[in-house]
Amino acid sequence: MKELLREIIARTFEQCRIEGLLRSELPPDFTVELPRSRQHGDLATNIAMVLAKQEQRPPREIAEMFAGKLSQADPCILKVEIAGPGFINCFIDACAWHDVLERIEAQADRYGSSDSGQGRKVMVEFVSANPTGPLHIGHGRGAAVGDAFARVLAFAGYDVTREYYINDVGNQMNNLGRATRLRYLELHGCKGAFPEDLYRGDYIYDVARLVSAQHGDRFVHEREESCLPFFTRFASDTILQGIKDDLRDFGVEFDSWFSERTLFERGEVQKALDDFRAEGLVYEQDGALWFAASRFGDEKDRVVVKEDGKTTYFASDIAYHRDKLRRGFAGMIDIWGADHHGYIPRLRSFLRALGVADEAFSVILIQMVNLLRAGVPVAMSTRSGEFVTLREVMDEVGRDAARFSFLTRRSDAQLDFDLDVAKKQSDENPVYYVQYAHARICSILRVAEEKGLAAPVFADIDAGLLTAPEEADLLKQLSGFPALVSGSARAREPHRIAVYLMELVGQFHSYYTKHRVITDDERLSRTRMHLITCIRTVLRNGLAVLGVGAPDRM
RNA sequence: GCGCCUGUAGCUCAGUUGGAUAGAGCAACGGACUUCUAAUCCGUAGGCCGGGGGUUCGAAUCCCUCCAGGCGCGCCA
Repeated sequence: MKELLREIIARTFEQCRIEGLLRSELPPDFTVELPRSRQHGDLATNIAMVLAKQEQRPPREIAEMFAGKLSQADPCILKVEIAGPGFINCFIDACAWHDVLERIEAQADRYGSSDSGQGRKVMVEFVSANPTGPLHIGHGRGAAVGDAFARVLAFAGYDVTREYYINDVGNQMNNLGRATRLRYLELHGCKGAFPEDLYRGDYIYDVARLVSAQHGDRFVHEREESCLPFFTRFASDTILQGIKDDLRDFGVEFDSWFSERTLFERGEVQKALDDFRAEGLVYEQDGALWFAASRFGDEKDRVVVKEDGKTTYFASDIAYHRDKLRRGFAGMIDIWGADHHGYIPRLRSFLRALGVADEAFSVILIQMVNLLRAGVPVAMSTRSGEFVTLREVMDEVGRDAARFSFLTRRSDAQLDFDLDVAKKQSDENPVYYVQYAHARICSILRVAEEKGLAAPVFADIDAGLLTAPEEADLLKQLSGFPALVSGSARAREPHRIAVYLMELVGQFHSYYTKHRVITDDERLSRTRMHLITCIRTVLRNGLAVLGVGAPDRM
């Protein structure tokens, strides 16, 4: 409907130009929106105010003239009013909104999808936590946002691949191996000093016990140098498997798991550096090899090969993102913890050096999660092993509640996550507010079926019976869903879906208490049943995009 | 010192990419279940949108500046 009015306005505009009433071009930035207040009509446009400057006339004067033309432009425009500084408020024939019911019925679980992504191939890379320990609550937030965002993109017509980048080489890996070996020796009665900088979490004992169970004491007398690769590999494989299990149970699926180690095995890191050398993008200084990042917007140049001959993390990331490009991704969206934000200019500088457009690469930063219990902060420290894992949060508050809490907030704002609040099955918890509406609709339809009222189809209903203002509002809200999804994709803000759903169910619950769906009037009943069925479809689609369940009863 | 993020009701947060009288939920108070699920609804109260300048028809939103909190600023990952 919005789009339709835009077209009518554009048409009217041309008419005015032909008649010499307007001189300027059609401004591209005029808007058509749903006003907050019903007094302001069904749709409003600001075109007169936008035009005021170009035309050098007062906005209200333009509005008077334009509104007169607009009111004649299309039969579905019943009335046009001018208000405030120059808004043109349009009152639209109610039947103009009815076809949304037909569209929802026809598209069903595809309603809300669009081709605004035009099949562009994009990668969402997220979580990508080092396999040195279990996922914690912060990773959970990144997982929920990344997963939901990937679904939003897919729904909005992008060709999406979700990938987890595994940092399985480097110093941290060595530390993991050493820690595991020491715990293993400890289990076999050889307790030695345990360095401060190694991983102290209890999960290391779990890994060590697994080594013992599978290999007995065969490593007890072996020197560290010879068995360290084994311990490192064993521990990271075991922990990665745990991460995969956690993510699966959290409802997060990946299309691929990309190992940093394979970049080295295939010589990709070396190849990238050789190419840079050939193009004069790197130089040697102080015994190290530097990438000329400052030539591409970073604040200084960056080391890619250290004095000791080892490559840096940045070098791997260069090879990794080159690989993404080679795989044909027109869009790369990386989801990082906000503490890595300083790294963005570095990566962007390298992409610019390759001639990649800035729009092709973007980062969604996930801010910190402050974990609370009954309002009191819970101490978190990865190294000491004192942290609350994602698994524990899932077990305690439930998957849906946890995901929804993460997805109702913008990801670039810090988040207080109170375990006691999140676990309450009450009105303090918005996830149940939304799910309850879905269950309630299912319940109504069950009762209707018991009374012999079959599920209605659009052809059999009389949408003209939907005369209540609450019904008109619901139809408008439902019709805005596809634009919301594509807007959410474009703005990279998956939380908009959750906010929208809360608004929708607020309207529904309110409607429910004021109007009965099942009445003595069978035609009316069928019509309202169709309306709530459509609401249910949108709830299902919206919740599916968020990866949150839609229970039939609660 | 420099950079990024945040600052909106007592608390947790939205605010449709500059629009009309700034909205929800919780907490507080008062109401609504013989009728499709009360995990719900209706009402009351609660605000110099951190402060100050600017841009314009119009600013919570954009620019500058200051204040407060968080996070970064490695030949760590």
